[in-house]
Amino acid sequence: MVDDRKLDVLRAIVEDYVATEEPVGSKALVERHGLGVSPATVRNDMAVLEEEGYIHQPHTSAGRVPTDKGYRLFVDKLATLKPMSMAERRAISTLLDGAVDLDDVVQKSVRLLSQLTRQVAIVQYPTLSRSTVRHVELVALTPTRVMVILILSTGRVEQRLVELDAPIADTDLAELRVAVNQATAGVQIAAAAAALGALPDDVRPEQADSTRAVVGVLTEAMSDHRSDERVAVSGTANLARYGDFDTAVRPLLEALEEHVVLLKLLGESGVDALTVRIGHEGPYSELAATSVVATGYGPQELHLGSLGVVGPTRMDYPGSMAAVRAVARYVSRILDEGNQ
Amino acid sequence: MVDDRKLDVLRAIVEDYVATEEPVGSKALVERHGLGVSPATVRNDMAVLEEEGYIHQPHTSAGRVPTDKGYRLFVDKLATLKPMSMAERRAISTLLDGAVDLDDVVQKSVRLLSQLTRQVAIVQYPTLSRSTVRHVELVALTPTRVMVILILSTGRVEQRLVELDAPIADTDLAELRVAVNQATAGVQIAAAAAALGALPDDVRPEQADSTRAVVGVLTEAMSDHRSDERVAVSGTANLARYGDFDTAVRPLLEALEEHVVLLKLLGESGVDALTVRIGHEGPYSELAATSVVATGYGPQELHLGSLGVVGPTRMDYPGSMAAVRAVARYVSRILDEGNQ
DNA sequence: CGCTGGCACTCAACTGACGGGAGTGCCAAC
DNA sequence: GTTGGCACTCCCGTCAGTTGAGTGCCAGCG
Repeated sequence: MVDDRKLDVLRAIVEDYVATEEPVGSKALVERHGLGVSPATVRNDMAVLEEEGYIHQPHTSAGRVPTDKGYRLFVDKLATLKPMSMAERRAISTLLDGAVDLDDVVQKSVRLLSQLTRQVAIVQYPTLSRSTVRHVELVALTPTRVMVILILSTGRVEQRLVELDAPIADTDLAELRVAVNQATAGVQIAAAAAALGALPDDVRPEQADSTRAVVGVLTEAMSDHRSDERVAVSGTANLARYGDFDTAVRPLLEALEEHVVLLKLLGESGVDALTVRIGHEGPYSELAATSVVATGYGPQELHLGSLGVVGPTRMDYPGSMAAVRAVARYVSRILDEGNQ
Repeated sequence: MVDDRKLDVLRAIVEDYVATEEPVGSKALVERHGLGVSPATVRNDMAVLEEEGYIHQPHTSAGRVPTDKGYRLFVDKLATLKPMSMAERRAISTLLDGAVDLDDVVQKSVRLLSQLTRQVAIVQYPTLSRSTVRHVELVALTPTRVMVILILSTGRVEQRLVELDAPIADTDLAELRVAVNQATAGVQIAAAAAALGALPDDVRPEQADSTRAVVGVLTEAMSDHRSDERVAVSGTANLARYGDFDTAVRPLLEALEEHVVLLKLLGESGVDALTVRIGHEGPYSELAATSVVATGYGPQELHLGSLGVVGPTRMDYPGSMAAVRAVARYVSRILDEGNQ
């Protein structure tokens, strides 16, 4: 049976262990937290908590360490988000308001998040798939080389170069530009790609070839999910603070190289809610010693991507959760503004 | 006096130490390399090499370790570049030929370089300043919001949003587009920014305001050296292979977060030549245990940026040098092709 | 019935002693 | 100039002894 005081004890254990990185014993516990009971009582409670699987003893006559299950209970029941300080809020908003384009927003947020949490931060670039086409621009660099520029509602800009078999007149290009934009402007990207498919049949026959070329590149760019897989990472150096290099740091460093892995870590967080994945709860057994705090972001209810932090299971959950949520909100707001 | 055989001994010491990560003794040396002399002779040579400062003994009765000065001599006099294998060459060219845009080229090269060298690789994005303007495009998203797109010869695309005080007609915008492109197309970016300055005075008075707004944003984008500071990093996980965490790995991890620091590391390599900076030769005392192998890249003689690898002084110099040079050549070629 | 102080017990971590081994420097001989 | 021999140095792993933090259990108390 786990009553209120035992929960208090668990909370104290988690907090102390996160702070000291060392197994925590009954005596130190009552000293550092005003629990109002004797060490012996705490020991009894700890015995129960251990039996229930919330804490664990590295060896007899050592202090206790929270298990994944213990962290889980801590996060679910005990953690109240640390409110962000006024200074932090201001830092977030001034930094992000100064961002000039999408890349800049992403870079700055990931950096910010890593500094706020002193963890490794990950921000996924907004996915193409959920965004709409704002504009398509065609620029003739030479008569047979056209640069196709695709501007999306999220602020993302994709450009591709098209080589034409035959030169194209400026007026024809203008016509094509109008046609393409009519077909796609404001349309969700998947639908836009579909709409473009019919285009070559609708133009004058002598234009069909060039249209086909442009449309081909454009649909390719639209359905290119390569950019969906892009993430920004920052704060790797924070890993240096952690002790057990082989169990905690090395596997994480390796995972950070694999952006696909990162996306899976972030992505499984489902949609928009702030989620915490602790140790073995995640999809990779090598990362059994690392936790993920992540959330989706995007204007209103639209989920454009995810961001979060990863670190050893022994991390400051309340602080990380608050920072992740705060940054996600600001990023969402910025993306929304750019979209008006 | 340092004769040929002593140089051989030094080479052998460097190679063995790089391979084994342990101080190397006279006996092991003659066994692993066919030096044709006895350990005792090698010991005499080592005593001289130590006196001259090329190698160093961690403590009496330990093997020898190369000093920075020793590595320097090794690189200058002894290292012949390991030729890339056919498979490696093919891997480089197929990977980089598949790149779709500038971002992609940079990302792929940095990844490639880290895999080839098993080190941390760094690639600087091509600087704006040396490139010329290929095209400027103005797109009216709404009558008072114009997206300005700046396309540079390197393939870089910058976009900015301009809010106008008054609506602008499509015909006026077209006129402005022509004027801007006439002033800047093919011109080096610094000169282009200057040329734009005069533009507001040359247009019809009622257009001056909107022109000023567009030109302002454009010159800002051109003189924005923020993007000059962008670098891509890959292969951090390779650091995990190295032993001495505190001296070698941690400072480097921290430096990797500071892109400015990285640029300085790469950048001081001067212009185009393949340069090797060993330990204390670099600008940062905290990075006394790390070396940099870097080179410039860019089509023909034009220096657009630098790329290279960083790692502990105990690294495979010949291999790294060869890989860095090979990747730089391929990147240069790709950039050149895109530019025709 | 739950809390508490006391007490014996356990076990990692530190300490110091010790021997093995790799490596050196020096010297006499070739 | 090179080599084999030899005494010497010093790191490193091992082992026993000690310390101390922390536990589990139990009897007593409110």
